[in-house]
Amino acid sequence: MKQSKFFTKTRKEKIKDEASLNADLLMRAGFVNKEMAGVYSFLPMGLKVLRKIENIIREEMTETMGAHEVLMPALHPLKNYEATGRDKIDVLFYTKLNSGGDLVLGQSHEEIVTPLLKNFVSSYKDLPCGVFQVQTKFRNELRSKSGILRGREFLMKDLYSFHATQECFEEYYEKSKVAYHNIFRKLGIGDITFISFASGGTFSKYSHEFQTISEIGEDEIYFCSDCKVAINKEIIDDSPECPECGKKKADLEVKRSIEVGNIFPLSTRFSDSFNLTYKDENGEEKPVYMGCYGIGVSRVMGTIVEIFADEKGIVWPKEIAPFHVHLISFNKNEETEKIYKELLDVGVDVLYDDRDKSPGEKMAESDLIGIPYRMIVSEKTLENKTVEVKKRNEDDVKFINISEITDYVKKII
RNA sequence: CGGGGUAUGGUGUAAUGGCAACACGCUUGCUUUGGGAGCAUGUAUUCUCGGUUCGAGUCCGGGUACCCCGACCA
Repeated sequence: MKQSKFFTKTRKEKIKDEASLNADLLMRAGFVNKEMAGVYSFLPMGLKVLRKIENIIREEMTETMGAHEVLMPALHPLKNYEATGRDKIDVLFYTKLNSGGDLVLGQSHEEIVTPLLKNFVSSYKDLPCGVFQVQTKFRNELRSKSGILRGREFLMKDLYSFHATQECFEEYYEKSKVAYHNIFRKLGIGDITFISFASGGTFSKYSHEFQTISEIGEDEIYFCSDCKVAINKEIIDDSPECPECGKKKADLEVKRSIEVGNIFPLSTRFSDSFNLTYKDENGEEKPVYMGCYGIGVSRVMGTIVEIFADEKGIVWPKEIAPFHVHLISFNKNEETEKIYKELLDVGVDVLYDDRDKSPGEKMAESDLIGIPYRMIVSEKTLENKTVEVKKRNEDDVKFINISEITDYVKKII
């Protein structure tokens, strides 16, 4: 991709009235645009990052969880919420059909997926079953905050599982923990993201969250550094010790964290509301056990910006970076163009800054955008038939012979 | 939803109640090319409704939007 073809631009001034680091950097670098409080457009590079995060999640959902991807609607009939008693929860956006029906915008999809599965599940032979989607959620937050970490409209992966027995559910639930750990590891935040015991809210006695340690997080957790598990502050008084080793509350580390994922046992809470049942081997009708499993895709993106950014800008982990390499020409476009094509030919996702701008501006902008590898072609490097290579998160530079570039990039991507 | 703050060209800021200014950006031209270049040129601004006043960006009231703290948060 040539930067001269971009319709977005970077800004060097801090965004006015924006204390949130992720919002400031993502807007200045041209990844997102704020339309109103808590509502963002994702611009080409922002969308690329979002898609890469999605794909890492999708792969685990499909392969580890054996789940099937669907896309459910954002418009939901209010009567489904009346059936579950959730028609008055305060994050709901209400709207109406012109013909008179009452609707809400989807904030989660239990009220859709449960009746949906009712059309297909009737026998124990139809179970277990997992369906997931990556979809926009709407929550009428009284106050959105922290940039894309807490919006009124955001992208979420939600998986729902259906089982004949509690035991079958539990097995799947345990598998989801493995899948989630895999996902956060692949996203580059595995070593600071921990499973955390939390309340089950209105659904059940307990649930689990995946909390990424960060000072800007809204949550407070009691962390056991031996077992790498935590307890959310909201339930610490009910269970004041590490569930793994029994270490007491006073010996646990209190940390702030961002909830990037959560998993809930739903038991028969929703299958009861919609009468989702199956017939067992004896022809007896029984309720379906359910679980739900969420990951905030856009929130993960914001979290990664917060965690890795430095004073110059964003630092993307290579797994989700919008491009592998940022190729920059210091007014040596003919020579750089050849290198650009060569990189494209071997499958490198490269952003090429071919614009007529000063070196300082190009480098400052490159740091702001945060692509993992920067390659500079200048008069200086061409004298020695090299390009200068620098990693975004390291200070030292090295010079690679132009003839060896292809081999070099194959190793790094 | 309670509390606090802010609103001026595209962006960031300035302006005792008295001619709305500066920088960046953008246009055009020339120069420049290793850390957001230089000269010249053109361009564009007081959130909204009302009030006070000879006169309001500035004071007062309503509204709206945005930011922050808290509450809330399947």
